[in-house]
Amino acid sequence: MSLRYALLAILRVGPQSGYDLQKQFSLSVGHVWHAPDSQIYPELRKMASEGLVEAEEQARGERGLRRLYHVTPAGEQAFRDWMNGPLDYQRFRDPAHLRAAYLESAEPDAARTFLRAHIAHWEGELAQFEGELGHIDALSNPMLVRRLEVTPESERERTIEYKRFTYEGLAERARGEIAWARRGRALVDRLDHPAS
Amino acid sequence: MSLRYALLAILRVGPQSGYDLQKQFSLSVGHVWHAPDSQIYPELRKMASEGLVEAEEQARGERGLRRLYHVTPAGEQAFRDWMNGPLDYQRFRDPAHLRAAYLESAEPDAARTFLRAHIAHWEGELAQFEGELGHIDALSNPMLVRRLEVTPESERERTIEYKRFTYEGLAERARGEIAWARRGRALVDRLDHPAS
DNA sequence: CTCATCATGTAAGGAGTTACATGATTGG
DNA sequence: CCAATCATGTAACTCCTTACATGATGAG
Repeated sequence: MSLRYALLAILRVGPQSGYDLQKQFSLSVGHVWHAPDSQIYPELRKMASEGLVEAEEQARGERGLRRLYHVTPAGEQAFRDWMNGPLDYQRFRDPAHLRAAYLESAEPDAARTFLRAHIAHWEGELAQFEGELGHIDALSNPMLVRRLEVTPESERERTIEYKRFTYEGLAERARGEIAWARRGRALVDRLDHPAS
Repeated sequence: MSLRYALLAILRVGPQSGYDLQKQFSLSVGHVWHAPDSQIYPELRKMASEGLVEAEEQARGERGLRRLYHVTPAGEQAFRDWMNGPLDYQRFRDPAHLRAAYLESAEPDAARTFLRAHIAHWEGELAQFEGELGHIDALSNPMLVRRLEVTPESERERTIEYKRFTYEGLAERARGEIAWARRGRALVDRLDHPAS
């Protein structure tokens, strides 16, 4: 149920089309929430039918059509309600830790490959998070700049600080995963070549 | 697609019924993979139809029925293939970090409540993970003891070490979430009562 | 005889994935 | 005129959640 709030969060900056939103999801917001186009278009229509957003239909050339979505007051309220309400935590479901728990059943080389891939995956994520932190500090993230433009001066510091806070949390999680997997590799080596 | 491998991981220790499995999922394995009964029973039937497990039907009293599931050689192979193959990482989707990224839109008190709940949630998880680590060290986890009984001596150390490794990783993730949310609380306080 | 536990499921729906499908516009 | 990008979707399917539904056994 968070998809619609992610959409509202982006649309609050200014009206956008499904296509625009889709691109945002593969960039900035995609770091905290990912959604493919096939999920975005139907959700926007559903939100429109519930009055959270309104579509402004624009002609593109002769036959083309573009739907610009605006947040309605009801949508703004729904977003604030979500922000101010409790968050439900899903149950734990993590393939990497599931596999780690039974790693004695894997070939040592497969265990190493798994941990190497885990490190590579989280190093890639970490690089993205750190890059994003750089963009926040340099005010060079276009989305953040647009957001600050529509934000009253008194809230700008908060906006920036919470972005930083979020990405620092993500970066630390990534560093934790990397450190864990590195210790795992050392463990595999120790158990595969028992010290004489 | 990991549910079946979680089921196979437990069944490899010894045959069990859907009911037994369901209880394991709410205890030990549930820490790395959760599944409700309504998902377990159908999945077991599907796995049986694919030859990964075999149901041994047992009478319970006069009319009662109990299906004890065994892992077949094909199931054992499927489990090993999964253990030795690549893991696919899902895209990032985290309601807590999504909310954190837009926390300037929440009331300061709601932000505090959110972070307090985040801390409480992860403190609960941490307590469970640390409890599990204690059970691993004391060899007082019944599931682990059963697993060690069917494990050749040469693999027992590995079995224990990888369990430790898994739960240490989970505990550290929980500690990271707690530390992050604590910093968030300090940030909310600083931004809500700006230092004069 | 009653209650906790054992035991097995179905149904409806939401959320997410992957693949498919189409066409318009703009810049080179 | 051709390719990149803009633009909008549908369909089929898997996975997961929540709620519903039923009944047997064993211990006290």
